Amino acid sequence: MIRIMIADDHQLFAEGLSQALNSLPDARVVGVVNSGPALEQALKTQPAEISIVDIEMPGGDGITTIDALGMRTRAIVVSMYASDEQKERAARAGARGFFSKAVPLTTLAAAVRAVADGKNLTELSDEERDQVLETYREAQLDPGAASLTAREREILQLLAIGVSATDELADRLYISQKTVKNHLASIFQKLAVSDRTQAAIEAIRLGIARPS
Amino acid sequence: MIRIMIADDHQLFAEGLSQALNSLPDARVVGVVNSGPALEQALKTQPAEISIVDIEMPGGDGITTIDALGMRTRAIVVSMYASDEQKERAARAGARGFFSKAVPLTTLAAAVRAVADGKNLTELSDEERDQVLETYREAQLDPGAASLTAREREILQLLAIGVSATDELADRLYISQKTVKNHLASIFQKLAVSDRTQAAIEAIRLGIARPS
DNA sequence: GAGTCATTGGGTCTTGCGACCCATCATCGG
DNA sequence: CCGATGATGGGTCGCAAGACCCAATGACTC
Repeated sequence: MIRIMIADDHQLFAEGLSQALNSLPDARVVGVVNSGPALEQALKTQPAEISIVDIEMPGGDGITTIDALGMRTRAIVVSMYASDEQKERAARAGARGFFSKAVPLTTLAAAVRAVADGKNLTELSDEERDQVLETYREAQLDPGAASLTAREREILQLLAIGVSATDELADRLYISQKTVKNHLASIFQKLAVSDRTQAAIEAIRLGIARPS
Repeated sequence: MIRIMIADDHQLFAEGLSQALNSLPDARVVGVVNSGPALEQALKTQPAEISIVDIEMPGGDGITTIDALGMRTRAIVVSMYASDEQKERAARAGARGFFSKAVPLTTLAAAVRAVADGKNLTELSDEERDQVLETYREAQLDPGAASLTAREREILQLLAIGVSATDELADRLYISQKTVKNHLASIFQKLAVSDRTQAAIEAIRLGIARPS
C-alpha cells in the first residue's frame, strides 16, 4: 500500500485528487494540506512514501518545500502551467516526477507507482518516461485478488451490487447453489475474508465491481 | 439524484472532482469533458441538471459556452483565479454559481444541491449565499436512511468497514448480540434490504460510512 | 500423455443469521 | 403526566451460510 500526502492550496483540486487516488486499490491518501509548511509539519507525524505537491502555492512555492523535505518523502510535482523552466527547477530541488494538471488520472497513478518503486522520472527523457509509466499502469492487485478467476470475479460483481443470497446468485449464473458456495469459499480464501459481506466490501474497494 | 457534467481542460482536476462528487449519495457525474464545445455536444445525448464549468479553457472560454448552453443545464463556474470581474461576466452569461477552486468540496457540493433546487447563487450577496449554502450542506438522504437512529448508523459504519459478524459487532459496541440483531432488523427494514451484505453496500453508497 | 487448474457438482455438519414474538427503562415532547 | 421513541435485552424457530470432505469434466501446458 502506497501512502500519499497531497499539498495544494486549491482545496477542491486536492480533495478531488484525494478521492480519486483513494479509489486505487494499491494507494491510500493519508493527508491533504494546503501549503508547503503544512506538508512538512504533516509528514513529521504521518509518514508517506509519496507527496504530490502543487508548484504554485502562496507563501513559499512548492520548490523550496521539496528542497526542505529531503529524504522523508518522494515528491511528485503537479503544475497548472507546466513549463520546461519549472520542470528544471523541480528536478534540481529533488522532485521525482513533474506533471501538468492536464494529464489523465491514470498517468499520475502510474507515476505514483513508479516513483514509489524507486524510479526518478525527472531524470528520464520524455520517451523513456512514457515507457516506464506504461509498465506501471496496472495496479499491483492484492496478491489474493490477482489470482481470482473469471467466474469468481463475476460472482464478486454480483455480490457488490447487492445480489447476496446464494439462490439468487445461482439463478443469475445458471449454476447450482452448491457451485456458488464453492466459488464463494475460494473467494473468501483468496481475499482473506470470512463472509460475503466482507467480500462485497473488498470487491468495491479493489475496484473489481463498480459500486452502482 | 442530481446528474452532473464536468467541463475542465485540466483532466486531473476533472477526474478527481468527478470521483469526489460521485461519492456523494445524492449526486452522480454523468460525463467529464475537456472543452466548451465538447460540453455542448455531450449534453445533447446525456442530460444533466448541473454542469460544472472551468472558466479558463482553451478554445473559447467557459463564458461563451455557458451562454450557448442556455436552458439545457444549470452552470456552476469554477475558476483558478477568481476575480470579481470574472464573476460578473459569468453571472451575465447565465451561470448560477461561481466558485474559486480553493473552496472545500463540501461547499461545492452544497452549491450543486442549491442550484439543482432552483437557487441562483450569483444573484445573492456573499452573506446570503453562505446562508443558503449552509442549508444545503447535508445531503438529502433516502427517505429510509434519513430515519436511521444514531446507534443504527454506528452499526452501519462498522458493517461497511468489514465488521460483519454479530459477535464482533456486539464486542465493539459493548452490547449483547441480541441487541445487535435487533438493530440490524430495523436497519434492514428502513433501508429495504434483506441482509447485512446489502446493508453494507447501501451504507457505502449512501455515504453513511466512508469506504475506509 | 501427464499434470494443472477452472468449473461444475455432490454430501454432511455446525453455526450463524434473520423473522417473529416479547419486556424494561430512560428520555423527550406535548 | 403520559405516550412515543430509542436502546437495551430475552426467547424460539427455520433456513441459510460457511467449513470440511470429495469427484467429474474440459481446457490448456509441458
